[in-house]
Amino acid sequence: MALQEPPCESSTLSIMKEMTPLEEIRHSAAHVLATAVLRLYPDTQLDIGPPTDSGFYYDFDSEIPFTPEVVEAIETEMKKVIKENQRFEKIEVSREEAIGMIKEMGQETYKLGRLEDIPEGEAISFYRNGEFADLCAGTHVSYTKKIKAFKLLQVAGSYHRGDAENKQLQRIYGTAFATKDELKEHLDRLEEAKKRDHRNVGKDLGLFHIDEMVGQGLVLWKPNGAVIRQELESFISSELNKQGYSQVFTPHVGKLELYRTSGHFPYYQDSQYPPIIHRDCLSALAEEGCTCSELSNKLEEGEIDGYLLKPMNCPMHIRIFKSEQRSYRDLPIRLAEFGTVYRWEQSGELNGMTRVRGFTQDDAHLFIREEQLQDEIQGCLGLVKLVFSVLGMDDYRVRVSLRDPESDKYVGDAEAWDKAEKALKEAVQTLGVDYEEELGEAAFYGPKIDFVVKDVIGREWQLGTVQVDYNLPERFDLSYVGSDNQDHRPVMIHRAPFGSMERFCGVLIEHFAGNFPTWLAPEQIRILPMNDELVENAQEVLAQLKSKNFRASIDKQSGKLGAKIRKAETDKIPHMLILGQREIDEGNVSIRSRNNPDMDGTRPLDEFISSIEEEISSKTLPKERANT
RNA sequence: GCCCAUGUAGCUCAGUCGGUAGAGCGCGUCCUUGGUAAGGACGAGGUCGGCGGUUCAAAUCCGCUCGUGGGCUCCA
Repeated sequence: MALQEPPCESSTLSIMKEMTPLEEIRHSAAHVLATAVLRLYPDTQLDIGPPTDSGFYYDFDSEIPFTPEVVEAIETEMKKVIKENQRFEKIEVSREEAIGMIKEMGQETYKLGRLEDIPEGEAISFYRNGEFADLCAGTHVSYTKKIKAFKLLQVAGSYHRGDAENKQLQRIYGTAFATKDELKEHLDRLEEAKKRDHRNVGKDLGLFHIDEMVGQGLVLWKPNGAVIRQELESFISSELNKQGYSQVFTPHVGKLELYRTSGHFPYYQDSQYPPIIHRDCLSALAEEGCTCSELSNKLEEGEIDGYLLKPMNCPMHIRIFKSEQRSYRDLPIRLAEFGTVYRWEQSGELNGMTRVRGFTQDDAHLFIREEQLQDEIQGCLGLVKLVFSVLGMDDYRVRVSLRDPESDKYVGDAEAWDKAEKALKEAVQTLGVDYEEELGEAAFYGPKIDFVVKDVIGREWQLGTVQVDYNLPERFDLSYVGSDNQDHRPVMIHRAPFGSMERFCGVLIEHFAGNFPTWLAPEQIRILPMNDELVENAQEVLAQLKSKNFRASIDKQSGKLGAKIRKAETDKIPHMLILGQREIDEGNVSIRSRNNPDMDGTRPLDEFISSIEEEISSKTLPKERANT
């Protein structure tokens, strides 16, 4: 279910895009929803109810919990309202009249605030249908009967004005379409999408497991998933070698002092695993009767030290840079690491492999001279683009994440920010893709370019990222010796083409629905002997495949060929080799290929081997997506 | 963290009004030896997420707790 942000923040916004016919249906359905809720529960306070990308919702403040039974009753009432064929009627009013109407309806709690959002001088209107009227800029269908196909989908909590400090309301989500067929198609599509959900596919194909006893959001990569990850890592590593990166390794923990210097502690304390403090220190504090908050203070002040599970790799790479004197001739220095980091994400935010508490970034930090900035950003962007094109992921969005000028969460001076933002904007323009600038999406230390993709249910996830940072070099007092024999401050680029291996693989599983290209497939070839006597011949074939480093196996089950084929299909094996007496007599193998149906047929093993070698080395994408 | 939903065999799920559990797939053994998506028989597997309560009796009702799903908030 693509429960997205609405195209407009509020139904009361007066500056409103013209609604499409479908949006009108959905917006009207939201009003009918409110009509029905007020009929059943007249004490309910209404907030807002806009259309969204895939439906509509309305936020209610009600003492009654909207359980499934209640929602069903509401849906039934909505059908009645639609059947009554009420006319939608626009009423333009003055501000005073609007206040009067809101009070008359007893909807002061939220609607008066929403009214205040409408700037002075803008038109104020209500839309009336039957006994119900709602502050609303429109637009709507003419009669409720025009809402021919709708369905309430779920109830969710939501904060008034999206602020967790405010009261939590009950949001009812629904969707509506012009026809019943379209609605059914939409619901079928949602059902279909579940099948390629990485959590299901990951289980079916034995890719990963998240174990309750290990901990929330901590991914166990199973053998098959590990193969995919390893292939991706070696793919990116070989690209990094070409581009002059150096591989480093750093530990999973580091002293708190390191993160005090970087600014991550205590600023991000809430999203870190708690610090590790030496037991002697802890027992001494316990004897002193130190309270929890005192301990927390001492940690913040640096009166006691401890270790932190690494929440990010940058400070460690920075210390590597700083461990030697650097000359301008050495720059850029590009330090790369598959660095595992740990973050205490809120439990409600965890999600399969896409939002976890321990993850491995394909991280690198570039230490550069300012004049190298443009070239280096371009290089990083090129790498991200390469990753997407090799994997056939063309459905992504590029976001230039800038600081919110109103907010104070950012560090560093405005001048540096301007330079960094300018460099990124310049670079993205040469990328040759559409992009959007978004205020307030920047990291606290610098702006970034993010590559964002959607999962099967329409949620967006940030994958690749390129970030420019003038701030951490400052905090760690980094320098290099310039040609003028003076010290200069380097600029840093943080970048991760995959983002994290966990999230990337999660999204990739859904992208391919488990039908991986042969170079990534955990098992590339399966040999299916016709009967038990031929297993020995199959072993010979297997030995040849293994000698070529293919990942292959033999299906030794004594079942019918059809069953073995079915198993290989559901296991999503790219290539099957069927081995019967006929093939052995002729010195051939019979090929049945999921990834390349052109290869189907009978031919000598050598021929098969060379075409697979070619397929793997060129990272060919599956030609046809199988339906199972 | 918050709201709603949910947790039964390795997996997907059924289990009525409270009377201590079922199916399919998978797994094991045996039979079957086959030609491009499921051959057959038998069998093993569950103190129904955990703890507590109500009751003669709890998978079922209540409370707490842990996990999961969808939203919201958050995401260096």
